[in-house]
Amino acid sequence: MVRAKSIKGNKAIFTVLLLICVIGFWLFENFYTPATYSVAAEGDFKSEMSLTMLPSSTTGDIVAHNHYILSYNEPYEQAEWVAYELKKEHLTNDDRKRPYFIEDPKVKTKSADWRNYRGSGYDRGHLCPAGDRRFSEQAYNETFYTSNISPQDRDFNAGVWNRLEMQVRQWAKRYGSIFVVTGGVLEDGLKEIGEEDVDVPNYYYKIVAKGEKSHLEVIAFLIPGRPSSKPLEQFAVPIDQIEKLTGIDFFEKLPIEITAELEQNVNMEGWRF
DNA sequence: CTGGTTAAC
DNA sequence: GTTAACCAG
Repeated sequence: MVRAKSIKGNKAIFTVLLLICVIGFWLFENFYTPATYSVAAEGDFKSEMSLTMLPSSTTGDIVAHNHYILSYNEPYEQAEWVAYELKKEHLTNDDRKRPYFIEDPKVKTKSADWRNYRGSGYDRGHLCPAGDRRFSEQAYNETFYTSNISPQDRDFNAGVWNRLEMQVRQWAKRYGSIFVVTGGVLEDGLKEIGEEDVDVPNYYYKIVAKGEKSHLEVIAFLIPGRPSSKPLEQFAVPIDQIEKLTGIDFFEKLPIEITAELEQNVNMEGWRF
C-alpha cells in the first residue's frame, strides 16, 4: 500500500539523517580544533609571584594563557588588565615570524575580530608586548590574540609607550625578575571603532613590581594615549589613582598592611631609569 | 623595538 | 584570505 510504503520511506530518511548527525558530531569532537596558539604542556604560572599578585577582575572573565593572564572586559572588547612575570632569562632577540592576530579561543564571549582595527587609524597595540615573549614561539604567538590588544595612536605606541616597554625590559635585565600589569583605562564615553565597537582608551597604565612579598617595590605609570617626548618619570602616579579610575584592586591578595602605603605614594627609589 | 602597507599567490 | 617583503617612527 502506498501510505505504508511512504511511512517506511520517511523512517529510512530519518535514520540516515540521524546517522549523519551522529557521525558528524563524532568527527567534530575528534578532529575539529579551533584556531589556537595554546599548548597544554607549556606554562609558568605556578609561580607564587603570579598567583599572589594578580589584580582583581571587575568582570570575572579571567583567562590564563601559558605565559600571561588577562581579564577580559566584553563591553569594551579588550582586556582590562594583562599580567605576567618578566624574567631576565625571558629577554632574547630570537627572530620570529609575526603571526596573524586571531580571536582568543579561551575568551568565552569571543574577543574582537582584528578587522575592527582595519582602517580605523589606530594601531593594534599589544598589552603584553611581543618583545617580552620572544623566548619561545608559543610565548610569542600567544601575544597575538585580539584579547591582548587595544586601539592605540600610532605615535603613542611607537613613541612614549614603546619607551616605557623598553624601560621595563631594562629593569628585568637589571633586577632579574619583575611583575607587570598593564591595560587601558576603560571608562564611559570612549570613542569606538569597528563593527564590534572596540573602545579606544584615553589613558593607558602600567604597574611594575619587584622584590619579595614582604617588602615589595612598586612603580605605576598613567600615560595619555597621545604622542609625548616627556621623560617617563613624569608619568609616575600612585597606584591608588589608577585603582580609582579603573575600579581594579591591584594587590588584593596581599595584606593591607603591605599595600596601603605602597599604593598611596609614588616611590621611585630603586627604579633606575 | 613599535607597527602598517603593498603585492603576489 | 595569507604571506613575505618592504617602509616608517
